[in-house]
Amino acid sequence: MTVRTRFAPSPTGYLHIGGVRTALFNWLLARQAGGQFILRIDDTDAKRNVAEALQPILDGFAWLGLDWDEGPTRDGLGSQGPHGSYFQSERLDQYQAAAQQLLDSGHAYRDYATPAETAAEREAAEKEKRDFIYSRKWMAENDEQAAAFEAEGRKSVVRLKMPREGKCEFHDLIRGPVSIDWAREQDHVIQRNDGTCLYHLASVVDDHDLQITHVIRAIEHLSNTPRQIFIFNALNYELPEFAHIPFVAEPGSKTKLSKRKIEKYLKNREFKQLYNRGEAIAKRVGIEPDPLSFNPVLVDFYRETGFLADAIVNYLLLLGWSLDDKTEMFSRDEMTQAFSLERVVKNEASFDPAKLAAFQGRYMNQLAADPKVKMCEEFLLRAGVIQEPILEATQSKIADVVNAADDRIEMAGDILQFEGFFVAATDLELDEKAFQKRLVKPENVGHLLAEYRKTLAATDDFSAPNMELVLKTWVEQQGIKIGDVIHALRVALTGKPAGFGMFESMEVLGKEECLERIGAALEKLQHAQNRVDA
RNA sequence: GGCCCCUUCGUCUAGCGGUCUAGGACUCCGCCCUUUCACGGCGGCAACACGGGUUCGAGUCCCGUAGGGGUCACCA
Repeated sequence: MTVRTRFAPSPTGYLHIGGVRTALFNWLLARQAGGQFILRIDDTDAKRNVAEALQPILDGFAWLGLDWDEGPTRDGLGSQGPHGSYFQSERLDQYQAAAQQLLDSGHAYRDYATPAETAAEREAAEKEKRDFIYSRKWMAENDEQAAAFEAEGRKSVVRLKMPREGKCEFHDLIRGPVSIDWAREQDHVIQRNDGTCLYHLASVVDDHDLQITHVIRAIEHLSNTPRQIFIFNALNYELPEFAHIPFVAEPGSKTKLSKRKIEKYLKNREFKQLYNRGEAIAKRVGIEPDPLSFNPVLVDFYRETGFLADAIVNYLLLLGWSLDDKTEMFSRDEMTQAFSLERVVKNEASFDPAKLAAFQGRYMNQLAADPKVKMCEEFLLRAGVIQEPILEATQSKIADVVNAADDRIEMAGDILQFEGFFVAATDLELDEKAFQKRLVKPENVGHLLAEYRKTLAATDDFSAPNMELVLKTWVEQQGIKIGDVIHALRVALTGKPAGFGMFESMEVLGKEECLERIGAALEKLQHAQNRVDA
């Protein structure tokens, strides 16, 4: 039997990092067994813009490389696969047929209670501190009863007629043997009066129709399992395997990670730090950094800031699963090989933004020069630092900067920290604090820079090694230390107090640009000093 | 509240009765490297929730307690 797993997102408009982790485990199990991974759209709640709300989710899966064998088409407008539609909203006929079958076999009944009446029973039970079990007072077991209720003007829903004694026992691939009292279960509604069907019914029917062999989902579904097993059995469907994985918890907590509590997470230092970095990049590339729709809980955040999909997947893999006490880096093939449900840890795992960033750093360092340059180029373009068509000179400068920046570019968007290399000398903004500290404050640095500039003007070889030689020689002649001038030089050339190697910076800039920038800085210094004198 | 689940450094985890004075990774803190910032190297802080058993021996098995969490819909 070929392994078939599924992930069933609701079209909500964004892809949650915890959901991706669940999807990843499903994907891994299917790929490992050479089976199929299926995407099914849980839109029983039928909202208008399903396609629109689905798109970001499909984009996320595609970007992460979690390819699906069957499910919606890439554009979210249709379905692809041998089982008809993969949208629950388009499978109502099947659900209704199943509901009818359940009714016919006595596993379900028409219930004519009004919502107010069931609510009243529920409240009464609560008041008496006993478990609520529906009285079935408005249950119609045959057509006569139904007709009588209808004569009163009542409307019906279809409820499951659940067992009220004994236990539902099943084996969970992660939790082991599970035993839950049937009496805990309610007579769940599976079909509304308007004919639409609810999740549990739809889910079971779909899992059967799609021949799902392993249902891997978050632990919060564990308590739903008995009623689903009841439906599987009542319909004579073969039971799939169940595996309930723990959920992803908030940073530094064991509460389920939620996309609604971003304000709270922002109080977490590491979460905040990651968010701030992303926000800075987002602003530059024209994304409105609304914490509700753009934050480290959502996959989009990572794509938009220049993360590598592999880094995220690798991090997520290790969130609740491990191979041993040392292996951390897994290629897709390696993780596909190594993954096993047996080694999924049973307790919930907190999302750790800092560790995710650390994985990103490692993956970025391993990335070949070409794709890295390509990624960075895109950010420069989107931020308007460079324009299309990209000149050959610009192209090679990007490569030079990326190469020199080395691991300082952790996410591709970090390239924007080096945008100063791409602007004209006159447009270069000098960091005010650094300017004060390195140029205004030190005695005589202006004079030194002016002198040094003369030396540079007489130099033609601007390669980094030569720049180093020239500066060192010059410094020696002046009888000063390199530190006496190099900081001012950095600010003058790059506008920033920190960055990659000074000599590499000079090489990237080239002679003309270096002279101009030093000149411009000197001029600015002059103004500043005049102001002080006056 | 009922029911169910979980519990090793701040975080992710290794550990499946003796090799545990508990190992790795991230974070944090030192030091080194160094023109800055990063990287890197070296080092450090830091955990078996508690109490009873079982056993020659318990982080590892059992039972309680505590804490945390999930779930109790005409949501998914």
